[in-house]
Amino acid sequence: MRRQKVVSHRVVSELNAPQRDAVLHDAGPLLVFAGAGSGKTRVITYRVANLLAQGVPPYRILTVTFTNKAARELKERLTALAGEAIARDLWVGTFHSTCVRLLRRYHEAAGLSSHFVIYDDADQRALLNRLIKAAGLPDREYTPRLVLTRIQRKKQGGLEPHELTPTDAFDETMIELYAGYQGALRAADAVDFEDLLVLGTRLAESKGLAGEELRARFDHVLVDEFQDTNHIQYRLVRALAARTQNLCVVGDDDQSIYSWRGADVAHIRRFRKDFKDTTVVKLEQNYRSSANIVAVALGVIERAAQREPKRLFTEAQAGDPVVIHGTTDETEEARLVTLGVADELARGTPANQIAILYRTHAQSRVLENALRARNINYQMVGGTKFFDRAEVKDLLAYLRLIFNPRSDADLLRVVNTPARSIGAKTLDALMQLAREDSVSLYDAIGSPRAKAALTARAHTALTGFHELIAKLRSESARLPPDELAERVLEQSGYVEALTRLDTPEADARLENLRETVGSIREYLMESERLGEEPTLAAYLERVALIADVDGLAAEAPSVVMMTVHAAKGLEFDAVFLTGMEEGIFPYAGLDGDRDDLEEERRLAYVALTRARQRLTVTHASTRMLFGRTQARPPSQFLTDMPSEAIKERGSGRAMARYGGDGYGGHASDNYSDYDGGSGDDDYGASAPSWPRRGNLNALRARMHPQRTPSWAMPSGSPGAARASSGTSARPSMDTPRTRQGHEEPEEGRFVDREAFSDLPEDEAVAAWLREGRRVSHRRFGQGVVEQVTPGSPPKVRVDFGGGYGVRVVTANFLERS
DNA sequence: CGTTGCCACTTTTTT
DNA sequence: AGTGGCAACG
Repeated sequence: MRRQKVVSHRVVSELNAPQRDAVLHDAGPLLVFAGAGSGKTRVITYRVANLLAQGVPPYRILTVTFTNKAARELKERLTALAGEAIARDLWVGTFHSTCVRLLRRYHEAAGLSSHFVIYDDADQRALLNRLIKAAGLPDREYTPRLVLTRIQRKKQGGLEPHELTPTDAFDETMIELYAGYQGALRAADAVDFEDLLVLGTRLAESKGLAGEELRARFDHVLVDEFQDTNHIQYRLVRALAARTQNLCVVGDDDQSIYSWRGADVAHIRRFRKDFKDTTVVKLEQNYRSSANIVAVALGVIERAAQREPKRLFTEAQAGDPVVIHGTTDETEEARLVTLGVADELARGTPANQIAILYRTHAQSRVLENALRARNINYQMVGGTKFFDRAEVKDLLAYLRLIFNPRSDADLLRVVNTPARSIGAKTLDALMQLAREDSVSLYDAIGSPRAKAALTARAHTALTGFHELIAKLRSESARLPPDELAERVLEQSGYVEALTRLDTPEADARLENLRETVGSIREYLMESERLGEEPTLAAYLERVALIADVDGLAAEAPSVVMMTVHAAKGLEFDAVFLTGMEEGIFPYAGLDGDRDDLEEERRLAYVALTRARQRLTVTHASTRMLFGRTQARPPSQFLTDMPSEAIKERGSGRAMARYGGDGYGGHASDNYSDYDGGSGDDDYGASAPSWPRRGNLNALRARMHPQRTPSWAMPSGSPGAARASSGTSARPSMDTPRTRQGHEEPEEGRFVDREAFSDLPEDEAVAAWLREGRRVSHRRFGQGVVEQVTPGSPPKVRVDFGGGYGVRVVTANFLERS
């Protein structure tokens, strides 16, 4: 009853019934299905507050979130609820930051020194590159990217090299590379992102003292965005909650969008089986979006193949219809979005409540240009990160090397930056020496054998560098991090080299370096505010684990641009979702994987549910990407949106592009605006060429033939005739149905000849691609054609043998061989 | 050894 | 279109 005293008034007045159940749930496993906008964060905060009120000590409650930003917000809200003194002792963080914290504490048990550093993606690839080269492997086949992905997959599954059994020669080599990679990391006293989880989990599962302590450490474990946990993360929380079984997981299988990072929806789906007596709560009322937006999002997600049964609903007003706007090309799309943004600003929507979303970063540039042309302040999340700039990474590499001289990757990065006459030959000799003596490169320079193994010139140059680092190291103990950074820039000659260049680029780099030092200062001030001791170690850690989304709130209010992935967990008054075309969203990679489309659908659902009041969805008939212009049909997801909730618009030219050019009086309008909300069944018979509602109706007809009368797809329409004349790749009678049971789009209708202008003559493709034909693929190598499925472009099933096996690939990636 | 210029590859999404 | 890697030249 004690808890009632503390939280009752809030609980009664601010929570609905299921929310209350989740907040007040006593002990034991709890699974909360939290639909988009259903008050998930509120439930988590109140639940933690309630636990505190019941007398659970704050340091015995662990909450794991998906981003640092989410962690920070949670902590802020908890501070408001429970007070600073209590909230500061709570464990709130991402999987990665939580693991770092545990590993710093138990580093010995994990086999690390207290000075381990975290390697980022670029460091990892550089390291693998060296390993691949050293092993003399063909780097066409073993690209760092590919090898790294494979290794990460294994790590995400919690599998170490010795636990793996090779299936073939390729796999064997892969495992050797994995082992070599791990060896190199440990030798450098470095970890990668996955290591943090693997080592943390191993610690938590271990029989040793550290394991015992860890498993006894927390009374309650809460996990946010549980649908996006991978195997190793799942094992971690399971171990940490093993003693009490007080594990509360919150998530939404409909919003699972990180399978490419090893996340597995199965964890949330089978949670009830893994944990006996799980209490299940479903939050199904959406408080975020207008009814039209909810309807549109539901239209898309309800076509998903597998879902936990649930029914998201809202009591909100219908609100404005969701606007779907077709444009001719990406430039027009950008202009349109910019106009829309300007309208929003004019009606008083705060800039940071307006978001422009896209599927891939590549789409952002055009949008940026358009915004800049109109003088609209924007802020982009992701893309080229500040901390990815070469000069910034150089400075950080210096700092990491000073902190941990065994970090070979960092030494290699800066040993000749700025130029110190230390070339490839010298480094080869040094690496050989280090290998022979099993020491780090840094130590190899200082070893007595170095003088004999190197030319005098090389030795002098290397010794000079060694002394530089040694000196900075000795100073690092008494200098605060920001001053140390300035010292580095000065004494390494970095600033001098840039200053001497005296080019605009060099100036920009100097400015970036100043900004980096500034970021260190910011960190110092923040530490001071929190009463923590600022250290170089903590700063480096923070930089390594920070995501771009995390910086959002800090900036001055401006329009936000980001990928849909980055937008997860955020919400905005007005959202512009761009690039809704087949191939872009859903994104179509090299191989059309079976689960990919499902995940794209969920991703679309995430995108749509970010909007509170107004949602505009745009698509372009043609788009310049990869330096080439391609024509694409509108996204199939558009056809899943209920027509009552949307309003279609589009420029005449845009319509003509994919809707056929027989568009009557509207064809010449600049922005024809026609009602999409009613009477859609009346036009067909009288429409001379194309259904009046053109676009989506026609598209729907193709996607869901069973739902639309046949008149909606006039086979003899001018549009179809004109387009199909440009290509010979007509679908055959036995065109296979897709898994969703949709009809394979007949490319001739949507895509005019420009679509193929950059493909190797489509007719030719269709002609020479036959069963049994030998072909080659840039990535998969040689193979034999097994089956050709017509389409735009045609899909071809090819047996690549050996490492890649049978795969379905797009015709234009194939060459005759 | 360092610099310049060309070519190939890039691009899905990120802690 | 932009960047990084590599080869040829100074």
